[in-house]
Amino acid sequence: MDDKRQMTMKDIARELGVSVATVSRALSDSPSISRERRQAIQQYAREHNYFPNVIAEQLRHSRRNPSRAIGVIMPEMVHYYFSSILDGIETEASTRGYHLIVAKSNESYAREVQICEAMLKNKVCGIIVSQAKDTEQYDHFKHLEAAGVPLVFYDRICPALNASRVVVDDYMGTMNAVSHLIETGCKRIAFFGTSMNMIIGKNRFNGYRDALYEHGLELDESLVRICDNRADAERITPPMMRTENRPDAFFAVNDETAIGILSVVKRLGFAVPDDVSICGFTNGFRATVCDPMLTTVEQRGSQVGKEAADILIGLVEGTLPADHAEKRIVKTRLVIRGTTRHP
Amino acid sequence: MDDKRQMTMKDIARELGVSVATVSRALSDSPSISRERRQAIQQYAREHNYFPNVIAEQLRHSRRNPSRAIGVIMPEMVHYYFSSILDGIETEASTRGYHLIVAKSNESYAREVQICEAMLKNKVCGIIVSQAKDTEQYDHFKHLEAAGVPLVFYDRICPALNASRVVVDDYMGTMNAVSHLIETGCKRIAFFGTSMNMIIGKNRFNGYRDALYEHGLELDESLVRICDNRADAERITPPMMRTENRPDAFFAVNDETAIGILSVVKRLGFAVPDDVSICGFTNGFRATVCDPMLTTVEQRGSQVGKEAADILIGLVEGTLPADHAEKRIVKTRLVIRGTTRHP
DNA sequence: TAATTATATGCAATCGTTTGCGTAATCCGA
DNA sequence: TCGGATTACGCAAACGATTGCATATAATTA
Repeated sequence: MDDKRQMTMKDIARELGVSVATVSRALSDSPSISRERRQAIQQYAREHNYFPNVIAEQLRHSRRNPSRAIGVIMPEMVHYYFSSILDGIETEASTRGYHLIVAKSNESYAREVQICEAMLKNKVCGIIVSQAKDTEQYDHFKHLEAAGVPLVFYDRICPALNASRVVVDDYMGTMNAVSHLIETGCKRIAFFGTSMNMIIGKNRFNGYRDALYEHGLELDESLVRICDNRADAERITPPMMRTENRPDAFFAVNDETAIGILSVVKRLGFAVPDDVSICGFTNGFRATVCDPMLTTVEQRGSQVGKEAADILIGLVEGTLPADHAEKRIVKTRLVIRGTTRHP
Repeated sequence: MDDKRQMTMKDIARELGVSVATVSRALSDSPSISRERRQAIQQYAREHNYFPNVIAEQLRHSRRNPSRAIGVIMPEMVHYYFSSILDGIETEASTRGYHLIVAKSNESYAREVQICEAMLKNKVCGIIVSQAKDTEQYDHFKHLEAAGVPLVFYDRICPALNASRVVVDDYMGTMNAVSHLIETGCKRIAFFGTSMNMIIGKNRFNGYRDALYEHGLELDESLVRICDNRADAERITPPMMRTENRPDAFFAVNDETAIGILSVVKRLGFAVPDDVSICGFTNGFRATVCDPMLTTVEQRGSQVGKEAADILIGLVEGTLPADHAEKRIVKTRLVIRGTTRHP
């Protein structure tokens, strides 16, 4: 059993009767140290399994080299899309020799600010972040940029900052999905989206609108609702289904909402997809659990994560110019299952 | 816009014409510095938003003080139970002033070893870990312990190490669930579990067996199967349902498997729960998505995470004796929904 | 007024590495 | 045998903070 204290270069130096500088050079294979000494030192180090103290290394290099820690801020953790993204970030970061410091904001602005400070103190080399819902001031992000810490946004983008970002192709994703509904015979397609002042909400709505236009259908405002969770969906849907001119399809902004619609529509006695078609957005766990299984737009969270990490590392390593905001769009994919008719 | 280089005590000292030592003492509110100087220095620091370099602080204190970084190793990330646990760890750690370095092993032994080394190098103060499936050697864990890095296991426990751990009460959870099935009229209850050489598998099986005994039912070996995923469940279930003496209930080791059973049983034309009752284990997202909703044992991942973090921090801070292995069991809770009859 | 004590500050070592520079020792050719 | 190049190493100053100890000044006491 080793002693608790880690072995240092000083120990090696003392033991082998050389200076610390020599040990340092020998371990980094400097040719200015004679072959025999170098090997002796390396062997000794190996046998006593010495390894360098990163803290000291970092301190020495703090002027030039950034650390290899990437900060990741998520609004919540128990969430299919976010954990996919984290997975993607981890994959990309670890293969490129970086590690992750992960924190969740709980959708709280105050906590988000705290986290940013803590990460700055802990010398992360950059931060990948999705904003908390109630964040409306951006000084904490600006401070980070001023301190030279690159920022990459995903999912929820900071509108006030021209920062690097990666988002999914909400517009095309929705357009394809709605086109699919139309092409399988649906005429009155309801749209359950988020508030239009979120970029994501607007893009999806535009995709919906344009798909209708392209197919020569009119947009009926009464079919467009703000609704992005199951409870609301279960409340809003029944009255719509009881109207004279009921929808024959629903496009929902996420799988959860789609599931809500599905469950309530079935309860009302409609057949899915024969009476009503339903399409979601995410393609998470839920999509294959409901009955029938959900047709949905795959959001490819892990790809989003990978791209975000790739951008950040590029920024850190200088492959990407620090002043340029890299913006990437991850393509979505329509996964057709049982809640829509087949073409 | 600030310069990129962070301000240091030296800068403050130069600017105010005092020594670095004085700045250090003033900022830590030492009474040995005169009130005026102290305030002047503090004000200057505040105005130029100086903050200490943790790297340097850590180096200075490395002998006595551990870092405040907790390493977390997960076999995978996109998984309800694991992300709940991560959520719990984050919550507990962040409120107690620690941050998380998260890595995933991808169920690979080699990667797990790498991660342990990297975390040791990065001076985490301790590690919370669930073993990869193919880990059968434990030297990397032993090295960590030898180096004085406390370890806390969750979910998948290292059998060869007498380390601290937190697990859910698989035995009672299963026992209660099976009792519920019996008390709602089921007589022939199938058990879909994992391999018996995993502790978790054995405990759940024992709970099943003892629930049967306590209610005077016999254990029928033909109803006990090894099956812990949806695909297998969909393959194994139909033949069972076609036998003369078909089961009238299923207990599955996780929700995913239960969903597989549910979907196939419905397809075969049985009514759930009237013909067949089904109970799962996890209570993840899936449980409320299927139709009918799944009766299941809630695993309380976030509680597991909190307990794990609590133990680790106790170990690090010395509240818990370093040589003692703290073992905690998180109670489960039966959530009765639509796949079983009501009592 | 001289001696004593408090008060406020600086010096310098330390944490573990890295690295520019200086310098013995060795080697080479003439 | 001597001057110059080469080789192989050590010294010491960083990196940014902390802290035991010494000390200069000021305040107190006899």
